[in-house]
Amino acid sequence: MPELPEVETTVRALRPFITNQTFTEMRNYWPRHIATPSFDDFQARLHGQEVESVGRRGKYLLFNLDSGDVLIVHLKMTGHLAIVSQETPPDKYAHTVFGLANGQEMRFRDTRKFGRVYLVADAEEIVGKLGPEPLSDAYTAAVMKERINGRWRAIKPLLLDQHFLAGVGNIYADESLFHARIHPKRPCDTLSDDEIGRLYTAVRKVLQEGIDREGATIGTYRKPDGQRGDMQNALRVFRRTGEPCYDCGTIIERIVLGGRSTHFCPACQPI
DNA sequence: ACCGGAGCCTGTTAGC
DNA sequence: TGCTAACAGGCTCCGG
Repeated sequence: MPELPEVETTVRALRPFITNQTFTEMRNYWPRHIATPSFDDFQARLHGQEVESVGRRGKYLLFNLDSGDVLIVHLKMTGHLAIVSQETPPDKYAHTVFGLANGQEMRFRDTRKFGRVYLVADAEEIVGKLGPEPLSDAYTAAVMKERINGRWRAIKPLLLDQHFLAGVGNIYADESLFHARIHPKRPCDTLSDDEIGRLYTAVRKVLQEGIDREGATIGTYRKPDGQRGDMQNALRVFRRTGEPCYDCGTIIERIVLGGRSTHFCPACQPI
């Protein structure tokens, strides 16, 4: 579910409620949620630590703690984080719960159980191999071009590769390629400089719009407060199979690429 | 380097 | 209405 805009929305919503709060006891009902260290070590080490700041790298949430440790959460497909009162009735899908000294708790709800939490001394242990942040000043069209250079595979699976670029998932990959007017199967080494420039602009535009609209609620994604995002109303091709293209009226098609559903307009995005 | 397939999980939706 | 199969926003591992 959550891609960069959904994770960023989650970070921004949690920030005022978690910053300067202190973790107390932690509960876990699904052991595989705990990636590292062991639950006993995790719980003992986290207890008493204060959150100094909250950030994001790719699709990972980073809670920077006063000891220098970092609590890292990946929401994967169905993860959801919320801060609620301890009095809030239990939730059968809140498999990991972080107690806070102010009487509230941060609940990691995750129906499909793919999510993971990490507690490390250096975030680089977990996020160190990610590609660049697409919205950072350092990420320019020249950087994208240089990182595409020498590859020949289809452009869409490359966009989904977190080592190539951090944070783009299935929704924003399809939307970016539509805006750039590039067919998802186009081999990287056939892209012109102009096309790479369009793709660069499209990726940043679509991700920024996703943040501005606080994420896309298509399936289960909700903001931490349970409200829907608004980006689903601005999607041009994603999950619009069989419907007319807003720009030219041609029917949107769906193919499977790299094992993922891929949506595009065959007229606007010719092969 | 790249591709396809399986696996991790459970809920929802499409189709008969 | 009821059952079944397909499908889901992520990612890793394996063999070819």
